[in-house]
Amino acid sequence: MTGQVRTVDGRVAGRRGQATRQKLLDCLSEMLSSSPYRDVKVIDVARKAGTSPATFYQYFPDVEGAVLEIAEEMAKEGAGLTDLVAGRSWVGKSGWQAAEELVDGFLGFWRKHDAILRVVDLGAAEGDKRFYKIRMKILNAVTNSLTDSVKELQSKGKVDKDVNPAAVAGSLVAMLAAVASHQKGFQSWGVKQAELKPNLALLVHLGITGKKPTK
Amino acid sequence: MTGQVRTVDGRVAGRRGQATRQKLLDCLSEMLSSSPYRDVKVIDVARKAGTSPATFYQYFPDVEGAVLEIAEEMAKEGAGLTDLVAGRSWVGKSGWQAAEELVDGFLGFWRKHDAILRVVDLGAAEGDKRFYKIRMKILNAVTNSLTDSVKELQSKGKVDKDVNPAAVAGSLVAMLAAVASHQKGFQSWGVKQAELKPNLALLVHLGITGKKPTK
DNA sequence: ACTTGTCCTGTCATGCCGTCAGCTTACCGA
DNA sequence: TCGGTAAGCTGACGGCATGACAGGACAAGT
Repeated sequence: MTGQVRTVDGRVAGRRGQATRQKLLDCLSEMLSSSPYRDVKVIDVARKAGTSPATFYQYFPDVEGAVLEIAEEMAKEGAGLTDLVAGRSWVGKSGWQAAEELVDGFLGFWRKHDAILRVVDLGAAEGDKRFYKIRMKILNAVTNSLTDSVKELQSKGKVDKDVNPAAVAGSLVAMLAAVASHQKGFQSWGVKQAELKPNLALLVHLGITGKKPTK
Repeated sequence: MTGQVRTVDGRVAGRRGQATRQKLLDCLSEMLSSSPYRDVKVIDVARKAGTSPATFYQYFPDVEGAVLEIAEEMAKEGAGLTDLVAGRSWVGKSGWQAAEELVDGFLGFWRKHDAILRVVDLGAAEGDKRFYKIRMKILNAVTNSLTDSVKELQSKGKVDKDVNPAAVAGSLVAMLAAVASHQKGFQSWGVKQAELKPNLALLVHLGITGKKPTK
């Protein structure tokens, strides 16, 4: 790995360069939160950062390229999500606790990065491998751990043999991601934030263990 | 409801006008399937339809406006999804069958309209109420029916009192939608299409009834 | 053929894109 | 202190998409 930050035309970026680069990324992040992805223009980002469009193009090939940078950064943070699942027990009361903390941590993360995540989601759904890989990186952190948990329960005979651990884990994680993306949507069904979490935890617990939790 | 198709400037569209309008919508649909939403330009759609950009603007305010038309059309078809759930029994073998058919029907629908649905999803996630309403219209068809099913089971004492039917139903539907959007993603976890469906059905059945299915 | 209303397009001003040459700034060795 | 060199930034420009308009082409009825 180089670790060297480079401009589009190959120069290495110094202290000042990295600062403006970061400022552009920050402004882009803000714009993604406040306006539709389709309407985010290079000129707006540049203006917001107090610089010129030409400067933007010195550091990024286009808006998409810059978005990928932000997403990459977030993916690193997302690796920490593993801790929500790794090495947890899914039996008895600690199982319920594990489910609750997973839901809580996951929703929190998604909420914090919702603007960039919905763009990543779109890119992945459109088949762009770069976005797709980033999405995987984040979800794998949780999915792989969950898959292992199911496999373990399966080897002990506590979960049916015909369950595909990866399919179940992946589906549950997809559910968490989807619900997090559309949290507002549940309000129109009369479901409040606070009510949502325990019900999600219930579904996760049911999916992993096949049994109702003991609270 | 008017039912009258109108141009942007208020004229009523005749036979020929409606034809070109529809052609524009079809071409836009195709473009959405083949290129990123962000890169779909009016001029490309017009070119593909063998007409001029000015014609496009006669029928739609912008790309987004046209997308909404397509989405609205799809939402009508989506109302038929209700049949996948309404009036089904969730006990015994028929419960498993209900789960399987729901998964199958839902994934099929999502797959058929994946291009437009991911744009709707994006718009909804970005907080655009128009997209949001369309998404609701489709999901409500299933969610409401599922909610009723859970309520019924609850009233018979077969499901715990502290379960929120709407939250569970909404979460399960969100899961189905998310998995459908990222079906390719599961392949990288070594999960094949055919394996995915029964596992999803299992999760749905578990979520609705709280019990493992009897196949 | 004439009229009427629908339908389409050429054209234009405006604004964003993406690139380049050239200017300014910071760093560094002599 | 003084160039020299590379980093950093921007004005300006051709190219393209946008969105509006007026006017021409077309179909249908008289």
